[in-house]
Amino acid sequence: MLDMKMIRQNLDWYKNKMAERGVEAETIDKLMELDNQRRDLIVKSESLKAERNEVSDQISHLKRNKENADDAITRMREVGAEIKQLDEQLEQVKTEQDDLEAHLPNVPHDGVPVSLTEEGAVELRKVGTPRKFDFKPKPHWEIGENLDILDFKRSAKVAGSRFVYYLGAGSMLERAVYNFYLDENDKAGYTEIIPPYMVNSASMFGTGQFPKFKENKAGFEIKDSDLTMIPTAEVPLVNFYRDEVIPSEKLPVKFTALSPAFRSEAGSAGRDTKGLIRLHQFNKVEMVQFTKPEDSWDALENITHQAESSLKKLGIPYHVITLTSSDMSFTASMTHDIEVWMPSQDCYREISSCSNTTDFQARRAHIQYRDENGKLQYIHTLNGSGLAVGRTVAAILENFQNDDGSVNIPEVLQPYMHGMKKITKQELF
RNA sequence: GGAGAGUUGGCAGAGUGGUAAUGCACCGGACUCGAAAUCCGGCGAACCGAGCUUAUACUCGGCGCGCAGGUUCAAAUCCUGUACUCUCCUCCA
Repeated sequence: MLDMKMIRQNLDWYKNKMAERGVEAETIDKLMELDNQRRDLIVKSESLKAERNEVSDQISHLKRNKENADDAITRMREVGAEIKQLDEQLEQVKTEQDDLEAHLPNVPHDGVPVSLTEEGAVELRKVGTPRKFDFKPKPHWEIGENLDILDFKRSAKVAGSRFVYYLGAGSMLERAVYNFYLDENDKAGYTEIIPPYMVNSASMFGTGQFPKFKENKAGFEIKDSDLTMIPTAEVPLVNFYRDEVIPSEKLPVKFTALSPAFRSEAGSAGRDTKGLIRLHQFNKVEMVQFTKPEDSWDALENITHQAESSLKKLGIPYHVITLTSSDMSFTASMTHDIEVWMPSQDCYREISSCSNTTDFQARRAHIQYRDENGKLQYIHTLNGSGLAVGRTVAAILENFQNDDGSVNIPEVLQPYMHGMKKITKQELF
C-alpha cells in the first residue's frame, strides 16, 4: 500500500520508479485524478456535515426550550440528502482509488537493477564449485524413483499431477532437512512458530497476495469460506502482528516456521513438470523479520546470509543474485535469490528468495511501532526462505549421487537420520 | 452444528434517540530542598481533509462506541446483516 501524501509531493519520482516495474504513467495519472476527486468531495461533504452538526445542536436546544424547530429540520432534511449524495459519489471514487492502489507494487530500492525482464539480474557471489562427474548425472526424480524414496505415480493417482509421496528414507531425508534448517534458524535467534496453514482474506491482503493472487487463481481457496491455503508461511508470520503496535524494545522480531506451501501454479503449464521443483504442495522453512526502518537493509543482508549459511553447511554449490525491478515480487523493494546448482539441468535453480518489503506490507496490514519520540511509525518487514525443503532434497539427490545410483547424505544431516551415511535402494513393504 | 451473553479511549467502566460520564494510568503545572500525598489543567499521537507550512508542528473541521448497511433533522443508543470472543449443549484428534 502507498503513502499518498508522499506520492503527491514526489509525483515525478514515483512515476519513474513505477516505470521501472512496468507500470504505465497513465495509471499514476489516473490515480492522481481519483485522489483529487476524492479530496474535493471530502471538502464538500465535510463542510455540509459541519453545518448539520451545528444546526442539530440548535434544534436540540430549541426542543429543550419547547420552541418550534420545523424550519431548521426541513432545511437539514435537504442538507442530509445532499450529504448522502456526495458520500455515495465519494464512496465510488474511493473504491476505485483503493482498487488501483491495491494493484500498485512496492517502490524498488535504488540499488535494484532496472530491467523490464528477468534479464539483468546481478550476481552478488558464487559459492562452491559444481562437481565434475565421471558419469552422466541423473535427474533427481530418476534417482528418487530408482531408490524407491519418491513416488510420483501414486501421488498422481491419489491427488493429481504436481504432488509427491516421499517414502521411507526419502521421507526421513525431507524431515532431516527441515529439522536442520529450523535448528540453524533457532540458533540464529529466530523464534520457531507453527502457524495456521489457512488464513483469511484480510491476511492475504495484508501481505500483498490479494487481490492479484485471487484474480490470477494462483492459490487454493476453500469453497464457501473466507479461507485460503497459505502459499507461504510468510502470510501467517507477518500477519501475526496485523493491526498491532509492536513495542520498539522488542525489535527486531525474528520468526521462523516450517509449513507446507500450496500453490496452483496456474500459468506454469509445461514448466518443471517432473520432479520436486514445482509442486502444488511443498515444505518450506521461512524466516520473517520485523525491523525499524533504518535497520531493514542490514536485515536483508542478514537474512540472506542466514539462508546461505545453512546451504554452506550442506555443501551444495550456489550463487546469490539480485533480481531486477520487474522480476521481484509485488511487495518487494529488493530481492536476493539464492540458486543452487542442479547437475542434471546444468544450471542454478532458485531455492530461496529474500526480500525487504520496507513499509509496504506494514501499511496494508497496519503494523506499527513507536519511535523514540513516541510517534507511531510503520515498521519494515522482511521475508526469506530458509530454505525450500523439497528443492533442497532434489539438490542433495543430484549433487551427491553416486555411479551406482546411491546418494551420500551430507554430514550435517546424518545425526538427523540416525547416523545413516548413504541412501541405497530400499526394500519397503 | 444448537442456545445464550458480550464487543465503548492504554486499562476498568457508565451511558437505551439530542451529539461519548467517571475512576485508574499517563502528560504538564502548583506545593516541596526533593519525593510521596494533595490540588489545578490536559489526555482518541486510530484515521481523513482544509488552512498555514521546512514540518508527521500548529489551527479548524470531519470521522470516531467490533464491522457493514438502514431509519431519523439528529444514532453508542432503534432496525437488519455480519465478524470475533466467552459460557452451556452436541461432536471430535
